[in-house]
Amino acid sequence: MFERARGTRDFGPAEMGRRLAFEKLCDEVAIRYGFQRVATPTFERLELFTAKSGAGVVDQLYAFKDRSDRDLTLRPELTAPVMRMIAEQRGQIPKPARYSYFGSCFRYEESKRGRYREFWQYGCEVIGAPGPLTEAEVVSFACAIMSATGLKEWELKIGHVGILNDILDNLGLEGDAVGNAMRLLDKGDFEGLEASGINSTAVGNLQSLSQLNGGAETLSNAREIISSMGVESEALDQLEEMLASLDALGANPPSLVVDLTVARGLDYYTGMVFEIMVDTLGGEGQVCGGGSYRLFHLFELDELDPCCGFGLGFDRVLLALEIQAENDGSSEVVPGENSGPGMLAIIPFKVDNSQVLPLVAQLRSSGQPVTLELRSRKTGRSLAWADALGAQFAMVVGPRDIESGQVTIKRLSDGVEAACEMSAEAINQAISSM
RNA sequence: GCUGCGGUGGUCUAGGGGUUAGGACGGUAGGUUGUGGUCCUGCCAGCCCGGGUUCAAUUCCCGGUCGCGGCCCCA
Repeated sequence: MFERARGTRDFGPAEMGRRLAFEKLCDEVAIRYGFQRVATPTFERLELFTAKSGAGVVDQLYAFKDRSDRDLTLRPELTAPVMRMIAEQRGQIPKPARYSYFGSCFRYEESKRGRYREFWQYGCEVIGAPGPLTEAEVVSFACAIMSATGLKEWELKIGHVGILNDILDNLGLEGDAVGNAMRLLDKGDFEGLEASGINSTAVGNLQSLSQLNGGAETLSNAREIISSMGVESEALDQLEEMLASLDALGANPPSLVVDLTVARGLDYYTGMVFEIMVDTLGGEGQVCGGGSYRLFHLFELDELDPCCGFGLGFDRVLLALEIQAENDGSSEVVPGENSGPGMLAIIPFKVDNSQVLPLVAQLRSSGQPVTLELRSRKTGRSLAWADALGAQFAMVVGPRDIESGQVTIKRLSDGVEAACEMSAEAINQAISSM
């Protein structure tokens, strides 16, 4: 037999319904935040990603050559493709632009819970308007999605690479040493920091910064620590402004932690950075991450840097919601996944199909979802089939019904029946009053 | 990259060196023909792969593979 490729998944009707509901929910929030959905190809030139992340990434890509020997790869992420798209459009796009996107990404690595070789990201980028207000809009958008999912326990962590840079600068670090120190800080490896040659007083201060553990109110403490190190940081003012805007925009995370040692381990972040964590997911608890970054220099469009965006781990948020629904004993994982008009199963019984098809067509064009029994079998079996499918209503149409012009609608969940005239309007009305 | 646990029909499982490998769910057909998810009957369908030990392996051993966790990593 053939099996799925490693690290990939199939989605049956129930799971797919849930995924569609979540995607729709994300899009509804995006629209409220003024984001416009875009899409880029599933595969790209390999150089796009090696330029962004270095030659080393090739090991983790599904890379291949086409017949003209061009190097291509399935996309491992969506930020670089969106940047590429904007770069190709050059002056055609009104700025600032707010783009959102959703799509599958591919990484060749070991799959585990919450981590697959094919996975989906929902995300956004704001191009052409750097600054605290943009950052607040982006983070607020991410929070709004999280709130809309109904997930109760998650934590927003906010840091600022600019502040870290100011501190590390002041310590005399340059070049690779800065990136190295950021990585160690991101991991909370203070021993490693000291081993890398940073004096112990400074490491102690950095450690205090990492332990502030609180919201915007911790910034004054941070300011004290930072000025005791003799650092003037304009970035700190910007972070303060960003947090104030975030609050004013109504972002209301269940938990907010300002942690100036969050560096996201990436070279291209330059300003505010943030992560959203969900404890119940264990080791793969980060469901969203982003911040302000510089990538347009790769396309010789430095004037558009920095941009601000995030990527949200669609699969992981769903996983977290599934865990929550299970714990709560709730049958609804994603809000609205079961909403909309219920499916009506129409079961022709000993009548020619031509006698029911016009009715089926009328019901469908009126907006009523209709599935048609395509086999002929005992009505009992057909009803069981309709119920197993997830249809909410069933209607048997036989010679008797055609004769009288009356049909019986049955609600499958409890067997309650309603009789009505055999017309689309009457049936719709009967269903909505049941 | 390291590491722990596991693999019996589509799903959940019983079993165990020699069995017609048992059950449940499911799917399908029927129970004399228009209202189900109860019941009865028939049918469908299984020991992850390769090597080893043995007269004999689904069962024991080794390797692989797949799945589930943990660490490392994570654009």
